[in-house]
Amino acid sequence: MKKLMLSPPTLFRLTVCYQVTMRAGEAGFENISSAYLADFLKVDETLIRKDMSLVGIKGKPKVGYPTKQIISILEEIIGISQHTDGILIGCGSLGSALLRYSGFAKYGLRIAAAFDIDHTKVGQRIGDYLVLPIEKGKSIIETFKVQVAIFAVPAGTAQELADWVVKRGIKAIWNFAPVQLKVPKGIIVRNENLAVGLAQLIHQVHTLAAKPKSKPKLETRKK
Amino acid sequence: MKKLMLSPPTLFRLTVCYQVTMRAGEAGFENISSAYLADFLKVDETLIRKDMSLVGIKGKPKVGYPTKQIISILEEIIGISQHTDGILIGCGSLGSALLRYSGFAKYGLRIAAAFDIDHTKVGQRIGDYLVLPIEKGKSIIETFKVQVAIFAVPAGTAQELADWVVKRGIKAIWNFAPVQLKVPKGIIVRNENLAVGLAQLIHQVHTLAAKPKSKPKLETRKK
DNA sequence: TTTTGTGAAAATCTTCACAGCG
DNA sequence: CGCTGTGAAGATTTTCACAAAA
Repeated sequence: MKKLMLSPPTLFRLTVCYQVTMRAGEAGFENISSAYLADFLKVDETLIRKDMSLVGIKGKPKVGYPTKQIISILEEIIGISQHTDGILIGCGSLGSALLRYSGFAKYGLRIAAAFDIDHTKVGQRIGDYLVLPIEKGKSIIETFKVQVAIFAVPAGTAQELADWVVKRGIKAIWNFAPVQLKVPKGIIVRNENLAVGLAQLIHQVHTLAAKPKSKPKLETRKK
Repeated sequence: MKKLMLSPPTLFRLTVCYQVTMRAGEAGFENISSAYLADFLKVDETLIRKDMSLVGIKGKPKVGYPTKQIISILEEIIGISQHTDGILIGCGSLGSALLRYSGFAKYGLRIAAAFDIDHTKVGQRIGDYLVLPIEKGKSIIETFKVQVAIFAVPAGTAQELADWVVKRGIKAIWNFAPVQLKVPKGIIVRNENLAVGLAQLIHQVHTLAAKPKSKPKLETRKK
């Protein structure tokens, strides 16, 4: 088993490549070129080749990279081929939407249980899950050796909850609350902060509107 | 009015700083230090100071940066102080959750209307919105001069829909469908791709589990 | 002749070191 | 001191240029 250290940009591109390749594979493509992948990511083709060579995906000149190889190697690299257990906390509208999202299973994430503090929500059925009271969290985390907690809670409760789950042995938090969480070293947090994403989008819209004339980097032509 | 070109990393940090500062402001803080902000982002303090100086936020030694100034300048820079009109397309569980999300207004984004193709959903009320048939989209985009379209549609329909809205004059797409969209030059797309986010999280969990011994960059001590 | 593979150069981003000010 | 401000150095990431293979 290889132990590669991939830089964050490379890891990001590879995960996108995986997704794009999956779709292309379903559409019947047997090979994919670096140019095709690069176009989705708006990066130079060379960069894709570097990424591929880094993880040991071998292409053939004039043909491209075999779809199957991209998929199998990236599944191994990303860690999709192993199962990961998670819980979801917060069954409001966003939490419910996430529970109904079938994509988790594709990435090896199995939701062991869904929780809420609100006792009026407890006992409800959402998608395939029964909402449990948060008090049951501790034993479930321990029983299932749950590594990942998904937070779909209000901003005000997220940090407190983070401290709580970390104390109970959670290794990673996928945070959808619009706050930047702080956790001890060694704990992984991925802040899927919609507010920050929105702010960046708004900024781009306004700067585009302000100066529609400019092509700062348009020398990416054939020659 | 200044016209600054901010690099993507800087813009990202500033949007996070804005959010963190808003919360700190509500909690009563009048000044914030670069160290405090840096801790949330896990970056060096110096970098925050560079970002601040870049956009003209002036701090005072021994005191920090005035909360109010951070907020007002960043609102201007990000573009929150102006209104932006948007529409949301796709009123499934994720779309519904987004419609109920009150945070859009905080960033100046006003949802003009919500759409769906599914005629059984049309006419339903979700949050403050009435779901309209997608056919009405064209006239609404033109009437309201809508610049932003939020996609909460299945993977299979997203690209086709993107072509459609672009043709009708949309300038930016905030895409929640798990596909990487391709659009003409000049159109802004922000792929809020949960599947990619999940893949990256899974990868981190597995690499952490594999080698819990390592501190590649721990020289960030005081001295 | 198209597309991969890769070392060297360029660009970008981050940290260091230290000056300055309250 | 404690914290901001900034030029220079360092690290990382991307692009260029071109060799090689089918």
